[in-house]
Amino acid sequence: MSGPVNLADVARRAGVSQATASRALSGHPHVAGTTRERVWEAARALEYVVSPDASGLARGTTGRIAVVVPHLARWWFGAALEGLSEVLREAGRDLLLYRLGDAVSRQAFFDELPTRRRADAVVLLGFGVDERERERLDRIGVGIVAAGTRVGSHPSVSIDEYAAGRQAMDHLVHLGHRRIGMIVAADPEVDLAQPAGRSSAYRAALADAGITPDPALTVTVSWSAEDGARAMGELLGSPDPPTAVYAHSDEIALGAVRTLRRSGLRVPEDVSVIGIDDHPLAATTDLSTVAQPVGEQGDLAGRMVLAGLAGEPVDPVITVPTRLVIRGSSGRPPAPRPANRRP
Amino acid sequence: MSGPVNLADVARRAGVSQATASRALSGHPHVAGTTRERVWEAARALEYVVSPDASGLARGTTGRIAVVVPHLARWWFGAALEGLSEVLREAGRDLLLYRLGDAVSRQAFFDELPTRRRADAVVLLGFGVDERERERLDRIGVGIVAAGTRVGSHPSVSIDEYAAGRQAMDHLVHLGHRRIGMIVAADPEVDLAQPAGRSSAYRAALADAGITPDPALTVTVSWSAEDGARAMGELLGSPDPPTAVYAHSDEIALGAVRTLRRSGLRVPEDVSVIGIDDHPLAATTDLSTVAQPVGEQGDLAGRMVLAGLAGEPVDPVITVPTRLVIRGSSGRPPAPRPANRRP
DNA sequence: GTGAAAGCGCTAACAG
DNA sequence: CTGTTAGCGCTTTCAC
Repeated sequence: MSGPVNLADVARRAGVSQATASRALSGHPHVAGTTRERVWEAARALEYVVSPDASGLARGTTGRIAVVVPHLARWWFGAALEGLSEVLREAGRDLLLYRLGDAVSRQAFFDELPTRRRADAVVLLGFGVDERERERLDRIGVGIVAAGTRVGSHPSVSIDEYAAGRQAMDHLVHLGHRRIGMIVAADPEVDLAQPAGRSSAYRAALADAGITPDPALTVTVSWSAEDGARAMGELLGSPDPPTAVYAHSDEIALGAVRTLRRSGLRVPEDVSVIGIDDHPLAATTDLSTVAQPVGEQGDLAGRMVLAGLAGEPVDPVITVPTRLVIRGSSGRPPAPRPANRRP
Repeated sequence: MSGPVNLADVARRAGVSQATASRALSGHPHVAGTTRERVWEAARALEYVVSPDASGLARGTTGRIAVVVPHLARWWFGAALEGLSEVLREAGRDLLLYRLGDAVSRQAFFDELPTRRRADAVVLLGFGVDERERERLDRIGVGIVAAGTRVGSHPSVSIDEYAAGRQAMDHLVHLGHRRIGMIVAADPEVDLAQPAGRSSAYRAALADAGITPDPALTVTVSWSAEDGARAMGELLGSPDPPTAVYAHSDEIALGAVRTLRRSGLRVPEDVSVIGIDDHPLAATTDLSTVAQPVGEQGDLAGRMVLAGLAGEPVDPVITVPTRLVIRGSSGRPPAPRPANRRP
């Protein structure tokens, strides 16, 4: 019975004051070894567990980290969250998850900020913010770390989007492709400027290869495989379809592959496809891609907040490496078609 | 200056006592309309935000719901979490995420329970627990709801695993398959008894069709696509390989498809494959499957905790429907091979 | 309707 | 080293 047992109960049982009990349990320096022992024993016997709220109230911290994500069902987010949650758990911090899917919930969240009262710091996971939101973030008084995106001048971990894009594009170019399509992924109200690097890599790679970009070969859709399929349809419908396609994500690339197959085209014999991410199913479906360490980004973001909270210096910008993974979806372009004249 | 603004500040500015300010803001009945107005105005002007911790401490609740998951990177969990987080957000509850990946973290979590002090209720998402853990859960004093699994006699939402399995198996049987393999998914330290229904559906379907099960056609692996590929390899290595394979998940099914293709076998002409889930990439890869409403399970679980917290009656067991989705990976079995004798 | 006062459970000076 | 005394910021009887 009795309900939750409090510090007072422990103190009483150990025959010390509540203050001493508190000190003993939170491992303070100036406590006699034997006292400490007695207190711990009482706590154990009573199955005592501190109230983080009360403790936090008194101490002025919450012990919680807020994590903001725009999605949860997409692989990248789950994987990043997995890395992040692991370090936070080990550090004994609780993770408060905020999934802000639409403009309304974002508004509400950023307006109600002074998150101060809910968490000691916030991690933005693949969450691009606009001017207004950034300004709001800047003055909430708690540490901010971004992973997968840059957010103002706050510390962040991410890949080099441009470099990743170049790895993919250069691969296609080196294989000999000259007509290369790009499927841009963009989430209307979530990715503010996110894939800029991936897109500029496309243009730069083309320029470096002396290829004139054909606007008809770039199509922008949202991040789903379905949209990737649709985009490929458009590309195929253009007057002079590409022999290779560079997609901003593996999911999109897989959608593209499906459309190609349905259209009776072979991958990579007729059309090459490459994505970005190294989604687990990319290996399964033999998709060439540019791998990025996702869980590690979450992990690093976690370490950064912790460091910040501990008053340690924090690297302002960490860039994790990406790596070209050549699988079966990319190959040389088909022999040039016999052109439109009869022999 | 100033730092966080408190209720006291609001009260002062509105010219009322803190008690009245509190009542006005939390929408209590006995407050004069004009007073209420004045308080709200002050609060707005000061951008006041309550401290959930202080408020909770005083009121005896936390305003938080703990959500426990064994994984985050696998689609099912992200999707379920998405549904759950949405209702909780709308209800103004914070979501505390606990990702318990291994035995150690589980131990720690369940031992430290009296979650009482961290959350008002806990939702187990696809998280099977063992005896010891269940016993622990039963006496922590907060509401418990399970989604995707049953946990003791706590309220739960899930599909009918057996029925789902039968939909998949019956489909294969009806197509004429007699040698059907099964790839069982099991997570050593996470799925305690979870896929029992999916496995028994296999045996029952076979029995109903008068087919003698061949132990060589059942192989158990973990939930990854890679393992599905490996499992399919084993199946192919058996003396008399199956003409159809029933996998416990789409990810596993996709792994199996890959092995088949690499072995030069066509799907579904040579071997049919069916999974469970209706993973977004199942549609993309034209995989037949049994669809389950995942986000909805999270959503319902959320509503159940909220109802419980509100003291409303809660359905003890909700079963959401599954649906056979026939795509291109399943078809009739190949014509019987010419048998091992020469004409 | 509103204010005063007593905590919620814990921590942090400040004295001993 | 340990106990006493104040709160942390808010809610809630209990009177007026």
